[in-house]
Amino acid sequence: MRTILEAAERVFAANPAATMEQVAQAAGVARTTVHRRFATREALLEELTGWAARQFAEAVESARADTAPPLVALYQVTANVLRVKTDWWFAMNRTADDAHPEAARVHAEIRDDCERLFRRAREAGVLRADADLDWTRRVYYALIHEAAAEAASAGGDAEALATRVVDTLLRGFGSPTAPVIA
Amino acid sequence: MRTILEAAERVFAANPAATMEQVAQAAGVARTTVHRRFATREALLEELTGWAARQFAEAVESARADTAPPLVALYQVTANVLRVKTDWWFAMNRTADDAHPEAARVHAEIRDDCERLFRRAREAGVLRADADLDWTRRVYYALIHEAAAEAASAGGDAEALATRVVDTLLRGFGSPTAPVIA
DNA sequence: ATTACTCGCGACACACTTGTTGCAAGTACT
DNA sequence: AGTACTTGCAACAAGTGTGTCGCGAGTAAT
Repeated sequence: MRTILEAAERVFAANPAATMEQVAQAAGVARTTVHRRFATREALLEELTGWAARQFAEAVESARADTAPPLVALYQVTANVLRVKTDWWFAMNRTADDAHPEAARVHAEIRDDCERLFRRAREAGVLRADADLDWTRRVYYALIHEAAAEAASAGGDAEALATRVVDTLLRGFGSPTAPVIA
Repeated sequence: MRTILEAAERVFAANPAATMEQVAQAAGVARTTVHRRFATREALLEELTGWAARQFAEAVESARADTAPPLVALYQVTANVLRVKTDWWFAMNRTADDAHPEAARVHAEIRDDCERLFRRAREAGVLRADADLDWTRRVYYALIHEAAAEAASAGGDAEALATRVVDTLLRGFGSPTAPVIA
């Protein structure tokens, strides 16, 4: 059952339109066995997103984002999430297309955590005072997404990638000597 | 025919697994009429990606990325691409899953253009000397992706979004007063 | 050995999508 | 009016994925 979920993750990551047959084959079981655990394909998908959401929540929670200094928390959260996201790439990218109340709730809570963290970071002077926190969060998500993609293909440990993500988020790529906006 | 492509774009953007029936309905024609223009579903997808690739190439080309000053070129390219990408969201995100040689070639050329532009920017001091150009490019793509998503949902003109993308790419969100990496 | 449980396998019905064809109606052009 | 072209419509065949069922084999516990 855990085996099936992991197989489903692998298969769907490679091809979101994969069939139950392919999932079963990847799990090393018969298709009917998959149906024994998950009545419908939809149920399998739901269980997958629920599982990933729980892993996601745990990754964020264990980073103590609310108590640690903002910069430390940011780094910890990033590293933890990257570790989970490289293994549950497909399931964790299923946020928009949900009729899954639990996963939606979890994602919303994490979103709030993220916003709180950014607010603290701004007050601590880590983020600029004029930073648009919503745009900041979306860029942060996108950076994690990109870093996880690299980890999934080229490898690389979560710590190093997290460092790069945080560094990019805070400094960007521009030279500090050359002012920018026209 | 143009009508069908535009309808397909809209429908597939909402649901990549949409059927020919749904596309036809969105285009206001019968399903058989769609098949008259595009023999198979695959042919429709190919035409869509080819069309988007051409729009993409034109958007980049018209920005004169090779001759204008790096910062100006970066801004121009960003704005132009954003304009196209808000209208051809689905088709332009079909880069990986290609057996489409023309589109793959176009995307590869644009990738080279982007790399050249970044190289010039680095030599001009716009980008830091130690910037990893590949990671820079991927972040840049991700920022455009995110900005286009916002434009598609919340609106907002391409110029303002381009400014924000370039600003984020170069400066990030961190305060210049607080040094960052532990 | 008997019982209970799980799994693989083959089979089936069902629904859906795709792609094709023939025919009738409509429109534009001469 | 006549011709050429396009479209909608209905119907069809074929393939594919889904979900269900029953049977037989294998395994573990009593």
